[in-house]
Amino acid sequence: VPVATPPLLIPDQVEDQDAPATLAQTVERKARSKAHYRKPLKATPPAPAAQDGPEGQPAWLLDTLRLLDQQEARERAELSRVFVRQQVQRQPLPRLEELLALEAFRPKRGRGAGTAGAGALAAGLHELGRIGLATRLYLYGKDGQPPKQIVLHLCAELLAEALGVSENTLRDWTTQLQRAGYLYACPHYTTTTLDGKQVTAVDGMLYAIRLAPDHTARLRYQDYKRAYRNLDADRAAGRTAYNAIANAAKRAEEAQISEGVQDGEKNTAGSCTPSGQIKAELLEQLRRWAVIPGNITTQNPLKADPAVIDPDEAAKRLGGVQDVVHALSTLLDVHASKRAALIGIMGAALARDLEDQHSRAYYCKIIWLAWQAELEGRDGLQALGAELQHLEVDRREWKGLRRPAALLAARLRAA
DNA sequence: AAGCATAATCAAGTGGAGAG
DNA sequence: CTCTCCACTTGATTATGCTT
Repeated sequence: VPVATPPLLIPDQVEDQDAPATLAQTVERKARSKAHYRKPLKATPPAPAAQDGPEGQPAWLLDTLRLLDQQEARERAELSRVFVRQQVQRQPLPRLEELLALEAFRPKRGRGAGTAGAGALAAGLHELGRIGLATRLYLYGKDGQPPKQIVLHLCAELLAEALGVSENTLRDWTTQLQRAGYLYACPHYTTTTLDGKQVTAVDGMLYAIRLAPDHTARLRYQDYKRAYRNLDADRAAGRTAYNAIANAAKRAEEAQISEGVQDGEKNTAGSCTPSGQIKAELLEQLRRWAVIPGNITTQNPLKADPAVIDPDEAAKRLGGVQDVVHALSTLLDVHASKRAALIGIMGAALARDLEDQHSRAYYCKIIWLAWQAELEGRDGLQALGAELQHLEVDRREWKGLRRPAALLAARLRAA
């Protein structure tokens, strides 16, 4: 739902004018200019060989120029719908301690005595909320104030596993925090049309999480109303909490076995217990979910998949923006001789997923620049990953985002 | 130190709702 | 009957305070 906020920042020719003309850029510009000219020429009458009048400007040329102008105007109008909020100083979020008296939730006795108790849930949700907010910057006010709360669609089962407690305990903690007004949780239902039948099913839990002190978290109708995920598609692709947990458990067990072989007998002071491994992996899955509900991987989200390092395999694996974000870090591991190929594949995957085939070279360049930045010690890959993630959220939440490349370029420049 | 009450948590079971 | 989300209940299990 695009908010109609006026402070727009639309650089005129977003992707074309950059400072130094690198090789990749000139290649890209050539490709671009070709694509640009093909259309108007087609529309022009078959070009009566240039016998211009004394004024110098033949009629067909005028027509062409007019068409070009029109096209540019159209493009610009389209682009102006895609707005980038002007860069304002964003106020930092309050820390968790300022939002909630954590000590009150620390169990005094019983099995969980001395642990954080419900505070652990608060901490987890706080972190997920920060991540969710980082990819939804439009939630900030004009003055850079953060919103009073953020609503996340999550999976209670995953959350419980990631925290290392049972679902019962999670529910208990949730009601505790809800009484304190720190959060408000409710199941979210989705209606899917299958064979023309309207079907209601639960597709996750909604959590409204406090971000401003003394604010009572609430869910509103609009929060329930939104569609967060496509349950059928997720199920078909195996993106279910059930699978995520099963996979995590399986991987942890395998890791345990291989480690046991290495270490031999002394398993007493294992640095990463299998349960810790599972928790870490599921927390990572939840981070992905917080950004895009239901978007969990069947692969291990913590480790770069070695298969991706091989360009041939990568071409098969990289399906969309999310996969590319995930695979960006593998650029660090891949052998120099294969790096260019991998970047090409990543750029192609982005162009394909964003339905923006013209900009393939542009995406490649972006990734290459990010890699260069990384080499120079700046966090280029991470920044690019964040922006891509951000773009992916916008793509899902706003309809009619026609020029993802332009938006990405504007944002990368602003960053 | 032993004993009991209490609090926090877990494990397991029930149920719902729709699909396959 | 199983899968995939969830809610709710009941009886253990465990760790801690407060007695005696």
